[in-house]
Amino acid sequence: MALKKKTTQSSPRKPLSRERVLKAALALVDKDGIESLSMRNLAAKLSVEAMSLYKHVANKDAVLDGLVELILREMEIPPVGTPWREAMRRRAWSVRHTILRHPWASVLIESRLAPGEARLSYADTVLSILKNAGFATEVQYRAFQMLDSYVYGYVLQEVNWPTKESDRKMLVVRLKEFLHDGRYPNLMKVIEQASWLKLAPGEKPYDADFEFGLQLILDGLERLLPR
Amino acid sequence: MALKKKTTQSSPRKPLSRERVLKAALALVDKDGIESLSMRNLAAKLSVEAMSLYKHVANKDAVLDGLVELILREMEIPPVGTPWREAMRRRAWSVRHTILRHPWASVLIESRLAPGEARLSYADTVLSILKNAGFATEVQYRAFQMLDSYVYGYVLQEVNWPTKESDRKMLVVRLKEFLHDGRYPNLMKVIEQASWLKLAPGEKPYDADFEFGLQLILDGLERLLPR
DNA sequence: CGCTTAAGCTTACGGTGTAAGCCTGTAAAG
DNA sequence: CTTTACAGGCTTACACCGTAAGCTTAAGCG
Repeated sequence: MALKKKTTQSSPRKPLSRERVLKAALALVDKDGIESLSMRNLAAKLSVEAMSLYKHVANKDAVLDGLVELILREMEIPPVGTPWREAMRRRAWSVRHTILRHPWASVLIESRLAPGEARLSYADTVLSILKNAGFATEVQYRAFQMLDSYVYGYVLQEVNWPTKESDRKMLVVRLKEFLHDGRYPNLMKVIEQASWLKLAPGEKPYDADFEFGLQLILDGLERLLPR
Repeated sequence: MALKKKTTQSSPRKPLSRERVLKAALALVDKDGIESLSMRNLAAKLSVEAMSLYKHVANKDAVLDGLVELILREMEIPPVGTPWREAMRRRAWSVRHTILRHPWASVLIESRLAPGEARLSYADTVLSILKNAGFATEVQYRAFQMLDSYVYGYVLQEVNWPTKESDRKMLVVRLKEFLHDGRYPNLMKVIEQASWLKLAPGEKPYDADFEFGLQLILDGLERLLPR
């Protein structure tokens, strides 16, 4: 019965580790939001005292760095052979989906530069795909940067938008009565026609708007290809 | 001598006010960074106790909202008659410069939706300019959103990049020795040729890269104009 | 003058990150 | 087998945070 010797069997007590700490942090933050991540809370989740965490993690900032690293690893890096347009598109959607799965991560990721292995390796892969596609060296860098800017910028806003259809309709109603006297008529008209108010069946709210900008950028990049 | 009556003349003691609190907060944050903004710190800056602030401001979150509002007001809104390309470009650069002037603001602005009068009025103006330019209604919304995504996304990264030339060179050196064994060759090559390493006299570091993406987007939008 | 009331102050509470040091079970060394 | 070292947990403590509750003072007004 006893795996090794005694283990007192009262409680399994798996030993702590950086890995386990970060996993628990991720679970905690996904469930209760980033503002509920405190060293004491996190420790409690692991049935341990706060200061014990410091044996496996330098400080809270290191926990945040670890979280970012976990999230970055969730993002798909298309294999090197992939045609550049498809590769860029898949990457963009993967970033977006990953962040929407962990909305708290949006601010975190960009606020700490922390290159980190994941980011470097990602950058190198993307650049190699662009190079193979025939882009000039300085265009590779800029295309990479530009796509990331757009994607992160878009998603950063998106995480604050209403996800439930009822909330979306309510927002329009409230805006309408706020602007009852015809202030901001352009804004009003545009909102009424916003694509996220009339979704095709099965369509998710802000997908189309995201894709629009993405394709516009990819089109623009394609024109920069020699010939 | 006495302006009104007594004033005890020992200390002028201008009365507190929401306005004064926010101005002081802005000054504090610009000087010592966002992490040094605490109610006690802020109060001290005004020669006052922390709890006194709450007579003019609901709570710390309201202070942050106020800061965002101040920053948004610093951004230029081109007048309605402006040709659309110039208007969009000026707006983009104004956003970028404003945020670079207050780097702490980048995270703050996007993290709190808080439409706020400034944002609404800005949106309406931009949309009207796009409408007058002849863009279809649903394109107006998307063009607006896309530009903002790109600009905020770009600047959000930029605030973390090295500003001093020496730091920039050092970064390349450190990266080089980190990748000594030829890992990530594409990354290495691209970095060596990055535009911010060979600046024309008077040129600021990341201007060209920003403009590149901006023009690419504007070009793409222009193609969407009927005819 | 006296009253009302707003503006500033004091105190206090429950939270935070983390420095310093203790305690104990396990594993290596003799 | 015994002794020792130490890793991995715990306890205590400190300085700071946002802010609730209530007190004090000063200004404005009849």
